[in-house]
Amino acid sequence: MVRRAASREDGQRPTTIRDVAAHAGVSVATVSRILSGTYPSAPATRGKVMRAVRELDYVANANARGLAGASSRSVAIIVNSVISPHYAYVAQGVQTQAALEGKLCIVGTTGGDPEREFATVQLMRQEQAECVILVGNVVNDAAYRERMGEYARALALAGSQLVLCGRPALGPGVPALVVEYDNTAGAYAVTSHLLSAGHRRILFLGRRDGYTTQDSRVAGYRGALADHRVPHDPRLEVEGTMERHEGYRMVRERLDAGPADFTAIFACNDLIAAGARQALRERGLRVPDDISMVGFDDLPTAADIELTTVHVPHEELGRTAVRLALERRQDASGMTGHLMLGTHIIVRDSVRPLRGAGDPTP
Amino acid sequence: MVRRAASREDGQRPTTIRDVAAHAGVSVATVSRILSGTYPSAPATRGKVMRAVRELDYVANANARGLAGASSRSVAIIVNSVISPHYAYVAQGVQTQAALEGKLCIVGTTGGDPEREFATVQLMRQEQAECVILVGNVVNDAAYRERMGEYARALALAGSQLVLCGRPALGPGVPALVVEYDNTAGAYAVTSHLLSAGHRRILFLGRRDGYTTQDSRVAGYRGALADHRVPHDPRLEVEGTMERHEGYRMVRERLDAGPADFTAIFACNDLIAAGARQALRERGLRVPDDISMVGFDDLPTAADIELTTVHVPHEELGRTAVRLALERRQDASGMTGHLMLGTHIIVRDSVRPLRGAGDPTP
DNA sequence: AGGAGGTGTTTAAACGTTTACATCGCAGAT
DNA sequence: ATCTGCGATGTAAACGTTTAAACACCTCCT
Repeated sequence: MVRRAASREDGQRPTTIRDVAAHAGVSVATVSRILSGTYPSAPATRGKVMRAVRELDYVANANARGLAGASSRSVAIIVNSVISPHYAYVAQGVQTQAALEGKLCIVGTTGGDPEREFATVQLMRQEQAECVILVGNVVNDAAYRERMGEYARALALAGSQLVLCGRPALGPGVPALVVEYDNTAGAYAVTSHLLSAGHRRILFLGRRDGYTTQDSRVAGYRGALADHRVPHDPRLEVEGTMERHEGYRMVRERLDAGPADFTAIFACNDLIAAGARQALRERGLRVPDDISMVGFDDLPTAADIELTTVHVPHEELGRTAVRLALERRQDASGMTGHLMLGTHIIVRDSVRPLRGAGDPTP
Repeated sequence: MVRRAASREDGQRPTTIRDVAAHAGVSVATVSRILSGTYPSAPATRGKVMRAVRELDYVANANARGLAGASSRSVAIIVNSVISPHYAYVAQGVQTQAALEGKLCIVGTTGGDPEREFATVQLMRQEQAECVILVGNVVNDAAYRERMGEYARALALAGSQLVLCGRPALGPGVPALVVEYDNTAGAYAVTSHLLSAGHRRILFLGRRDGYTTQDSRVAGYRGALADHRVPHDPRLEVEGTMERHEGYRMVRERLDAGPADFTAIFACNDLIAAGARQALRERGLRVPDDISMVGFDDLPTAADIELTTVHVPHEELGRTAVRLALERRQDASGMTGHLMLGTHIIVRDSVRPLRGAGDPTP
């Protein structure tokens, strides 16, 4: 009691379960049991305890609770950035489902840096998170998979569960859940949409080799071209990241280099599309009158600019990740699993048939 | 040791500081000291311990650490929703600054429901958060202030700190920090901008009495009208929440009721503006050719639709909230304080002088 | 030679819960 | 009247850290 007396002389200390017990005239065990609810108790005692709790304004100490082995812990989500709408939606889904299951949600951001991602996963392991949800685009080479695989095992050992959300699996035998959506199919669909309108020279904005999301989308783009027997011109694939200003830059640089050598644009996501559209307008080009355009993600911005795009079930992705992780932990049936959610095209007003096109959908 | 043996038979248990100590041949105290870094130690011992940590892949248990009284804890942020861009930006700021200070960030959402907000604050108190940041729009009546004031006191007692971010103070004597931005001045500026262009009938979209943000903005709007000697017509103030679809609804209903009786629109935020713009377009009205429009918040959507708006330092708001809270806690100088950040108008292409207007800025 | 003053390390007492096990009444069966 | 069984409560041992206080050792001074 030495330390307590010393450290408490300055002011009041927060009420503990002991204070409640004393105030209610019962033992701490009884208070604990009544508060956790999962135990029979006499109504009279229950009333006394509840009154004491109210009168003392007691709230339990989550640290102590966690330490002593109470099950309910927290759900961790790790994203590149919170302001990118796609991540925001997934985070919203995670947070909603977590709240529903009575857990709270802790968030980490990486800025897209794998090193920070690793560090954040460690942090979440410290924090005893019940599951760790890793969201989105990342460079996914062998070294990364190997290392993240080890982290997954370490988490499993600590009773936690790694979930990959919107990115491919790490490899066989790695104890991680995967909740994906179909990037390639979406990109295929929306590229076909352009091709059916007669477009042949379609600029792809936002290629970035090695990054999972962008690789899958460029694959869908190429697949559609191939199936429509349109020769693949690598010069039409412009490299860039998935931000608005990159879309602006890519189109700007392209138009600075010479007149438009394309009739349509496939933007790797809607943000790029928005930026690209602005650059086009500054050069007097209108969407869809002069240039057709499609995007990906179906963010609110797409509605603003009347953009035909691919709908992604962002929020469902997040909710499913949490739900799956928690139910897997309950029955402890193997800790791997793979779920692929569907995507579908949303047609708005950003594509016009190419004048004099010969091939309006066979 | 009974429980341990029983509960551990199924598999390996996570490594504890004791394992590390044993493996390195020192005591747990030494390991703890070396890991926390804030203590002298012999390089040889340090090496042994670090090697043991690496070999065993040890990470400390945050619950135990928190219980035992280590200082570094977490920062809590409570917002209406994560997908609303304004909140997302503030959250990003909070998360950034928290990471910078070596703390992690736990997020709660309320969906705008005061009851859920209270519950979430309690949750954060349980979690021993170092500070609790409450963000944004809320109905701020006497009952609310009274109750939240008590929560603030409870937090203070537990060594935590309540921060109100982007909303007004609770009252004198309540131990809470306030970090605001100037809603009224911003609304005044942007309304004046419309008035200077000759507009007299300005539709205000998104009035909602009792809600802090909306009240301040409508006050700025009215103030500007008064100063320009334009009679105030309550029929021009349309009620609604601050979402995109509400902007759409409000304009839609207005135009359904009869021809436009306004020449300009002040949307309470950019999301409303985006929705309103869409409704206008569906009725063949163009911004700015037919109707002038201004918004508030300077979200990315505003750039897309070329909207003149008020810039709000969202991220700085979040960063400042964290910074202030943590430094206040250090020197423990009174736990109240008030900071007002500035806003400024961003002129884009959504306002045209009114034809035949007599008053093009004196 | 006998401290004094540093280092570096260990010992052990907290921190605030949960929960296995022990205990205590008390009703109903024998 | 005694035993059985059960429901309600109490006792005390964890949980994995931090940290004050004690301790051991070494060097330097007088």
